[in-house]
Amino acid sequence: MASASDTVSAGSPAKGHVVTRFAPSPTGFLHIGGARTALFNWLYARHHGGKYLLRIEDTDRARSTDEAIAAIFDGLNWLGLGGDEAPVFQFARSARHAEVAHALLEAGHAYRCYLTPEELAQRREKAQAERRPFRIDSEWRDATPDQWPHDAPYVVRVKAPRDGETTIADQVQGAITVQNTELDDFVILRSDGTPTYMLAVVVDDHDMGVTHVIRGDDHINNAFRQLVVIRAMNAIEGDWPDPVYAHIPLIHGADGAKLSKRHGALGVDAYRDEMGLLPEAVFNYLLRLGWGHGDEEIISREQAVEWFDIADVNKGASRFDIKKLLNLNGHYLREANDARLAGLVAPRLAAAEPGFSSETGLDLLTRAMPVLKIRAADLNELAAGAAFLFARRPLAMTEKAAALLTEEAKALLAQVVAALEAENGWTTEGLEATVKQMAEELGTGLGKIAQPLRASLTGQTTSPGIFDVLALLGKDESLARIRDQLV
RNA sequence: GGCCCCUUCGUCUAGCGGUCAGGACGCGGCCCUUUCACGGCUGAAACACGGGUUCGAUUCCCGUAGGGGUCACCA
Repeated sequence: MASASDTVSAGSPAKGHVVTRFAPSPTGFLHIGGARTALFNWLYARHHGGKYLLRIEDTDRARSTDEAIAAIFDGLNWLGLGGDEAPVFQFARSARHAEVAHALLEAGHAYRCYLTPEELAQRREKAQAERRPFRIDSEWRDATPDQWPHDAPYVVRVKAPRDGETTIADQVQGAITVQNTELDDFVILRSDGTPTYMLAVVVDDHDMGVTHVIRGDDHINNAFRQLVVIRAMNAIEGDWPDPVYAHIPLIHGADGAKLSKRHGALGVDAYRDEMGLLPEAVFNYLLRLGWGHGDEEIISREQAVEWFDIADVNKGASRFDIKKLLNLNGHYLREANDARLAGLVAPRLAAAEPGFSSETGLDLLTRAMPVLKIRAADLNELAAGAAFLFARRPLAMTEKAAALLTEEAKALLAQVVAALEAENGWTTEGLEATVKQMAEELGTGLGKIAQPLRASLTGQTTSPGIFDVLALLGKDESLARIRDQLV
């Protein structure tokens, strides 16, 4: 809603203002590289007290899907990177894009090109055969209206400069210069009248008041082409300033190859659902990929906003290291609120352990969380580690656990049962005192008792501290589980 | 292939002319310990190569090698 005092138009942001945008095309899930681009845009805007916008580049009608759009928003929201305003859908603005194309046409900065795709393909092949670089050089560039074949379809191409050079002062890469002869007259309006991406981006960025374009460095070459349109429009109506560019390096897979959908790139939903990661861990990991601040490793959102500067982003591509991500996740898991973790683990546990139900098990799960979470790096491990709490008697023993329950061990356990039956408080501390005293009386090491006890109580050889296990399980369940193994 | 870009331990990075080249993940050892973890301490591990500039280069410049990106009526 516009107020009377709102004198600054969308197209002319106040000097010093920062408006960034993340503009994914909804042809698939939000992958890790896109998430990082969104993160850097978000961070830059926050750091400068600016605005961070979202735009869905859905002009490719054949490949854009509603599922992808939903997945992208879902992923962004999970990471806390939703836009500051309602997202812009590019396709809905095609009339405005065409309007700009026509303005360019009228001003002579663009022209109707009647070259057919077949003709273009032929020329391209010929150039390749002669091993010389192919550049579109349309004879229609300077044609006059009387030369136009009236009924033939045409595309609209911008007139790129043919001499000189263009330099962009990239905030990440530094100065990048390209000879204008490298640019060719690219299409801005297809023969069916629809705008191309190259036109749409420029028009939308302008109309949305975007001041800083932060995107993957696979767009570097596009910047020079987009500048052609921007400068032409600026010449026509003014107030079309060059945006500040920052092209951030791509993320590669562990093997150094480009991360693509068919090569290791997963949707952020996979990091959440399949790998069981926490958003704050992914946020922190992505932040440290290509950017650093001294020796800092664990960085909160607030701290990141304060420290982040796009100029500090590295130029080279970095490899995705799942081990480090997992380590970070373990850290955040240990810091996370127990009830929250219980809620996240519950669905996984329900799927794997029939004895668990969210209605009755959440309380126990939450109480167990402090001793559970220091032993897990992700939610899957957390669920696996919690399973014994809800396992139904008689417990299934793993091979190693069964091996611990020798006749000798069972004899010891029988005495333990007797001592535990007399236990009143049933607290971790009380149980520890009781069992340790017993070990001393029996003249045996605590390990001799603890391991068989662990096996009988959990069915496994590893678990949280045995006194915690006893306390968590409660007296009746604990004694029942031990007795199960004594028959 | 043309054009553009990149290059510090295995990986992520700090460094911004003079440092024992620092931290983190991973790996090894030790400590803690009832298991597994967590935690603490500790060890091995890098300036791609070759020329310059400079009293002095990881740092600045130029090559070489290697890597990446991009060359659509896709975005």
